[in-house]
Amino acid sequence: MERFSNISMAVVRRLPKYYRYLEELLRNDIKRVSSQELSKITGFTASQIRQDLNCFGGFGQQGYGYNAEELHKEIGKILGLDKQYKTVIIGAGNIGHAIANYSSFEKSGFKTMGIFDVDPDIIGEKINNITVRHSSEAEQFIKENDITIGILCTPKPKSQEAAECLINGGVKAIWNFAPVDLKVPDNIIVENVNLSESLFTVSYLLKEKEEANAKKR
Amino acid sequence: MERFSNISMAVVRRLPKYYRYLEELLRNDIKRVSSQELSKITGFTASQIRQDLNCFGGFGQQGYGYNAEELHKEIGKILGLDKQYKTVIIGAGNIGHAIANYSSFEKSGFKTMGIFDVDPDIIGEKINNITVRHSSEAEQFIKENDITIGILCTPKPKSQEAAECLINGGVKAIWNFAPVDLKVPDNIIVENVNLSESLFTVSYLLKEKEEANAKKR
DNA sequence: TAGATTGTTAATCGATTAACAATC
DNA sequence: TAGATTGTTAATCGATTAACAATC
Repeated sequence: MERFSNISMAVVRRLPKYYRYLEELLRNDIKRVSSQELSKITGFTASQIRQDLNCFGGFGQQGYGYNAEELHKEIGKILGLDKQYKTVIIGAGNIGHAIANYSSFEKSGFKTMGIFDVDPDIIGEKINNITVRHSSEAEQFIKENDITIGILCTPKPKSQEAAECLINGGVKAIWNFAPVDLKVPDNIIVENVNLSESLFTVSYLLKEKEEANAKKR
Repeated sequence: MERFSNISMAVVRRLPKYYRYLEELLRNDIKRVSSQELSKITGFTASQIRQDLNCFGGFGQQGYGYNAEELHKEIGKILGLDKQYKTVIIGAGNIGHAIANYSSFEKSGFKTMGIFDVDPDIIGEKINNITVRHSSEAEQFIKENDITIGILCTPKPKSQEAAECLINGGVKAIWNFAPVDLKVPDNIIVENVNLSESLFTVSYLLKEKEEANAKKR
C-alpha cells in the first residue's frame, strides 16, 4: 500500500487511542486537559502527545492545555469519523457474523449494506436485518451501492479471489480478517487483523516469562 | 506489562509472520530458503530477517540458507507452540462466540476449556461442545482446571471486573477484545485486540487518500 | 577451490524524548 | 504580571539497513 502523506503509521495508530481516551474524559465531564494529564491516562509521554497532535495543527493553547471536546471533535475529523462509509462483508462465518452484529461500528459511521457467502445453508438467512446473498452477486452489489470498504472474512483459500471481487466492484479499502497477505493494487488500502498472530504473540510472551522465572530460581 | 527479555516487540510480532510464511513454503514442498528469498515473500529486507533470526540463534548455514522445516520448527518452539495452553472465554456474545468456534486455535495448542457469560438466555447453551456457565463460576473453574489464558470478550463496562476475576483465578495472560485498557499487575501479560481502532485506521487512510487525490487535480 | 549466503558489526534512518522559547 | 503549558527544535534512543568477514 502506497502512502499519501508523511504522517507515520506509528502516529496514525495512536489517534484512535487519543479519540477513545478523550471520549472517556467527556463522559466524566472533563472540559480541559493538558498533555501531562493525557500522559498519565494514556501512558504515552506528554512530549509524544504534543508532537503527535502537532502533526495535524495546534489544537492547544499555551498555559491552558487542550479543550477536551474540541480535541475530540478534531481527532474525529482527522480519522474521517464525520463521514459515512458503506461496507460489505464477504464470508458469513464466525467472524463475519460477529462483525455484522457489531452495532458500534454503525454508530461511528460504518454501515454494513450487504453480507455475502457461498454456503447455501447460510444464504437467505438474516443477520442484523440483512439477508445473506451469494458471493457471486457481491461485485455487482458493490458497484450499484457505492461501497467503500470490503470486510473480508473468508477462509484462507478463498480470500485472494474474494479480494479481487471486492476490488473489481470498486472498494477503496479492505479490512482483512483472513490470515493471508493479499495481493492488491497500490491504491487499495488493506488493514489486516490476524488473530492467530495476536494469539501467538501471547504464547511467546508466556514462554519468555516462564523462562525468566525459571532462571530466577 | 513488564518485559523479561531484551527482544524487542517489533521482532516478536514478526515471528508469527515468519512462521506462517514457512508453513506456506513447506506446503509447497520447498526444503531450503535464503534470507533473500524470504525477503521477496515477506516484504521484509533480507538483512532484517537475518537480524531477527539471529536474536534466537544461528539457524542458517553460510552458503546454503535456511532449512525451511527446521526453521519452521524452531520458530514454533520460540513461540511456545509446542506447548498446550488451556483457555477460558468470558463473554459469549459475538466475538466470544466466534473465538469459541475458531477451531484453528486448538490445532495450535490453545484449548478452550470453559465459556462464561451472565445472560441467562445464553447460560446452558452449548458452543463448540462446551456448555456456557455463569461468569460467577469462572474464578473457581480457572483454579480447578489450571487455565493459563483468559480471553476477554465482555462489553466495556464489565471488562475490568472480569479481568480481575481472571487474575484472581490465576491466569497468566489475558487476550483482551474489550475496548478498554485493563489495569492489571505487572506480571500479567495483556494482548489487546481493538477492532474499532483497526477500523478507524482504515477510515483515516481512506480520508488521507481522498485528500491526496483532491490535491492532485 | 569458487560461489553463495550467513552471522555480525557498523552506518543510517526514523521515532521518541528532552528542552525551552513563545505565549496564553 | 507570574504561572502554566503549548509548539517546536535539538538530542537521544532504538530499529532498520548496509556492508563484509566468516564459513559452508
